[in-house]
Amino acid sequence: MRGGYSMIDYSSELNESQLRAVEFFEGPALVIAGAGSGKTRVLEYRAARLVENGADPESILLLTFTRRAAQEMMKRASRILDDRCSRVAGGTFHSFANHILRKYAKTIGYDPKFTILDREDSESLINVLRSTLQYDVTKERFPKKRTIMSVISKSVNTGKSIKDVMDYDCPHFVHFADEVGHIQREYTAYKKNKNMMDYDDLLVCLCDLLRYNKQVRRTVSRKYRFIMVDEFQDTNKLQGHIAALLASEHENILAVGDDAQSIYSFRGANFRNIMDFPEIFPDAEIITLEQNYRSIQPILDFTNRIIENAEEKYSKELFTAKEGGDRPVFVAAGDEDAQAEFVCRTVLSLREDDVPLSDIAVLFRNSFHSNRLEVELTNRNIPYVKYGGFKFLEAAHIKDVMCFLKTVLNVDDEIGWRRVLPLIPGVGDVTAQNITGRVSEAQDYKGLVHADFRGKKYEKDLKALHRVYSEIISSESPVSGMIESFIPFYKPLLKAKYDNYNVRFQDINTLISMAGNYASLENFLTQLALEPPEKNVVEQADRDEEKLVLSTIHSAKGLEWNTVIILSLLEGYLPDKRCLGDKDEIEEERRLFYVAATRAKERLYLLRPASVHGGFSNYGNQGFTGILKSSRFLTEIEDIADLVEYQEYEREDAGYSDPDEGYEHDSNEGSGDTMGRINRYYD
DNA sequence: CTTTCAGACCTTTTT
DNA sequence: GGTCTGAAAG
Repeated sequence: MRGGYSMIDYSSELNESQLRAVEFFEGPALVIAGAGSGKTRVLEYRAARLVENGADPESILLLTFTRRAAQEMMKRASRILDDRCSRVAGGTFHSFANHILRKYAKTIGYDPKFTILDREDSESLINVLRSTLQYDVTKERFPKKRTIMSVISKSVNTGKSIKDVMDYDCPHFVHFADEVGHIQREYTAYKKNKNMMDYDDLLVCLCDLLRYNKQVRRTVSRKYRFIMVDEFQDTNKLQGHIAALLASEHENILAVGDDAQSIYSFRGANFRNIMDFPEIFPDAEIITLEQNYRSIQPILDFTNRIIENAEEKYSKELFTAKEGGDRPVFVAAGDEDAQAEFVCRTVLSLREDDVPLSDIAVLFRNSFHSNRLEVELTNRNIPYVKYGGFKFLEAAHIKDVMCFLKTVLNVDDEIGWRRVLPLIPGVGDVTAQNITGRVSEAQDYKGLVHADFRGKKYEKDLKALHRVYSEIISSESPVSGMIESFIPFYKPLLKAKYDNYNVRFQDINTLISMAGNYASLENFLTQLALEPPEKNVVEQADRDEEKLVLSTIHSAKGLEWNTVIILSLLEGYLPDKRCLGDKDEIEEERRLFYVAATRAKERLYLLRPASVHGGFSNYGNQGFTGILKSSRFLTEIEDIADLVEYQEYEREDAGYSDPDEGYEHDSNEGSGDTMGRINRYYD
């Protein structure tokens, strides 16, 4: 296929390198795209261009990091060309795997109705196996379910052995490598037996399917004639394999990524994957995008400097045509409350200057870092949405309902039963296991009212629960109806367990309304597992109102705002305290900071509270005030004093007896001592 | 034998 | 807020 006559003047919309990528139709290509260099633009225009050239939209596959990203891009591609672009196949590796595997499940020994385990499901299964194998009664402390799960997952995603992963991630447990391996084998067998897949299985099974089944590989590869992979630096080995297999028939694959923005190694991603691309595809065309269209020069000067200090050197130095503008502002705030207050004031004053709230983002390393700010925002009635951190589905009460639904879908869902049954007073782990056994034996809900349980104090509750299932089966209710049938049983238990049961009950209503869109329970559960909704986004129904964005840096990936405010630039916060001991992890933290700072178009605020309460904890052990150093990512920049403007901020209504006290050091004239201040401030 | 409850300790980041 | 442990209560 060659570029023919076009209705759209691509050359005026794109720069030379971008155009080269967009018009690269045949063969493998790797686009190394710096932050803000318009890589999504390239993908959008390329999709449009391919369709315009006569490619069937459904033969174009766009693999992205989140589903939202794929949808956004297709929407914009449709705007560039026309509606045909909305038919482009797109989604995450996981959702694509789900799609293909439902079709070919049988060829790999699965039933097409397999269920998907989310992380918590997987962990509780691990826990069940851990106690079945009696590893929970070892003399020595045995790794917890979370640790076991992450070791197994990392081993699967990176192709390393359990022992090697443990050697690196948790050397203090490495002598349990055999036991963990044993758990993994049991875990794998169990899932296969019960027709379940966890997130990793989706990738593994797809990879195996394509690798070992020539027929399927051909069919699939021929269907998707043009493959584009976004955020290639955050793919892992397994995903790299899948991409290569998908392209095996035609090699029309275009991968886009930035080695300087790799921030997902904790889930097995390796930015060196991007370097391996030319090895898999020796003839790959390499295109580099270095012109930044997002940020003003002073911001770019600063962000270039962050990444310059990386151990591994990167191939790009970004430049922009956006001259002028203010330098990033470093703000030394008295404490976290002052920091929060500064954010509120800044946000409000920006809004006075016509910067909409939704064009301002507050970014932070860990979800809980914004806790204080959230209180302050609520007090001042500043609306916000928060991305990252806890998901809606992770709330205990939502999990309860979800597990109930799993048992409705499948009488034999042990994980579901193990959560639903102990809700009943007097039923603990052991009794739950017995009841589950009876249900499994009968392959019917009547196992709940087995003779064994006659006369027990929980008999009545089991009967009530049994009636709930009977009602659902006889009425063929939609998903929302199933949840409604569960409520009379569940509500009293919820009420007994939590003081704030009212708030929690609201969530269940939200879940009911979400379920309203699904006719099939199976689809509902699959969708929620593949695309878990954000907690706060779900809670706030009034979505039209303009809102300030709060986000973890990880969730801010790929996005941009007029103004970006980065919280708590402290050693222990960013870099996170868990990463301090490891060189590679520090490097990843640096890239994280780079990603955060490069989100800003016009204004960048770098906040640094002098003291923090409660150390690093988010679990309420307040009362202790800690002093931490400024983040090394700031202090290591030698000419930082030239790159940023220095400000101090003390809380205004903190009740100082001397109103001037907070401004004792105040001098905003940007003296040569700025660097010293950033370095030494309160430490 | 099972459940429950108090207290210690802790989870980054996400499909 | 959750998870895990040990020990008291049922």
